Amino acid sequence: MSETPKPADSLSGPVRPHHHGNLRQALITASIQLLDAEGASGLTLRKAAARAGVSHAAPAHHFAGLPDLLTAVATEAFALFTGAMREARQGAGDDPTARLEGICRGYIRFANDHAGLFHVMFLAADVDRSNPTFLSTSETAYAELRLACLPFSRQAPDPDQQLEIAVWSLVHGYAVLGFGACDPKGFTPTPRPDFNGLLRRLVLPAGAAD
Amino acid sequence: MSETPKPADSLSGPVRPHHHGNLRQALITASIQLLDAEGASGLTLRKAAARAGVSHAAPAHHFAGLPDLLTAVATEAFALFTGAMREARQGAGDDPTARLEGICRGYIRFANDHAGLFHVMFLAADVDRSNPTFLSTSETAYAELRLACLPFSRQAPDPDQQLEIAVWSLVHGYAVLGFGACDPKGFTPTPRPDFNGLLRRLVLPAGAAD
DNA sequence: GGGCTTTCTTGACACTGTCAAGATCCGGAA
DNA sequence: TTCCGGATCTTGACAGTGTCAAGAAAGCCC
Repeated sequence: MSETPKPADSLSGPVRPHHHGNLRQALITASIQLLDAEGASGLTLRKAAARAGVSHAAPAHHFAGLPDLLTAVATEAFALFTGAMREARQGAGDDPTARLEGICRGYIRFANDHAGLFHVMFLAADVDRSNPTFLSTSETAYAELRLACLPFSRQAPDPDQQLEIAVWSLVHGYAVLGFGACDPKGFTPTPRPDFNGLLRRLVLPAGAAD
Repeated sequence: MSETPKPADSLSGPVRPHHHGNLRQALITASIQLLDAEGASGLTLRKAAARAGVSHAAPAHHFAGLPDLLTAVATEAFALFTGAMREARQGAGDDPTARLEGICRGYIRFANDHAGLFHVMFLAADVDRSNPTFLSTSETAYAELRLACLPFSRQAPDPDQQLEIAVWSLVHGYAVLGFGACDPKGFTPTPRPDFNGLLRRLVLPAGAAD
């Protein structure tokens, strides 16, 4: 609040250097913090700049504009997302069904815990989703899901693309519609349906899901 | 007649309260047109007001704020959405599978053709999804899907809530991830998977989907 | 007609992204 | 070392946004 600007001739002390050092990464980190703290609408170029300790126009030298920053944020978020799914998979044991369930649990939990990030990753209109770096990072996340689908392929040992799409759509829809959220969106029925039951219904033979 | 152009709806004949008649409805209609024409970010209070032919602050007397307008727009959009699904259902014949496929086709087509509206309906952060009118309208849309799921219930003739959630999540995820879009989002695999195959895999006994 | 309410306009404010111009500082060349 | 180019950051401005306050215009009821 009491922001006393330092005199120009103060030689010693932690004066912020004119060159930040790694402002690009600092802006991405600040953006992620803002999204986590304030939701999808909490990210602003000026707020990210302020959080990184630079003036409001400084980001222009590292990002062509807000869409460019959003694309970088979405890319980094997909890396975090992959990590979350991977961690959930590793904690789920070796059984194929448990592993796929674990990954989906990680997927849903990430969507709930980082709703702002998730919105930027999948929904923000001005993210350039044809950006090569973004594409490769998001496909890494998709590969995590695909790998876990492999044991359930109907063309085993070849991948079953139809199943991959079905699982991805199912878990994404479940997460986005808020069925797994602690704070449901409004039209969530009660009792809240467990995702694993839905998943088994898709990947296991009929009758084995119960 | 030197009459100003009428707003979209005419409730009670020629008697119109002078100035602009039903500005509230005109603003909702203008908002929907803006969303359809310019996408999710095309809707602005000021642009909607301009399109309705009033000054930028006029909407304040009909909507508490932008979130309130968005809630009204989302509510009206859900009515259109229900109509689209219903129409697709009626054009699909009497077979239960064809009927469910038809509804899902309507779901996906609406999401693609009205991406801006769809965004407001399901994703816009500041829509009040606990609004009673919104709730009842959105639940009418859900009921359309639920009814079509009934023939596939495992507890027939009682509804199978798990299946309803699964189908809803599946079709929503498929639509949102852009698998059915003409202009895919970027990570869409090729060849584009047909939704009906995914759906049959969920609702029919294993082996019957091929 | 006189008052009252609703409806709409005008004007202002803080906030946003973006651009232009200038200040500052790093790194390499002379 | 000194000097200069260019990268980096700041300041200031602009149009656009949502929202609020104050005032004008029109309908309604007495």
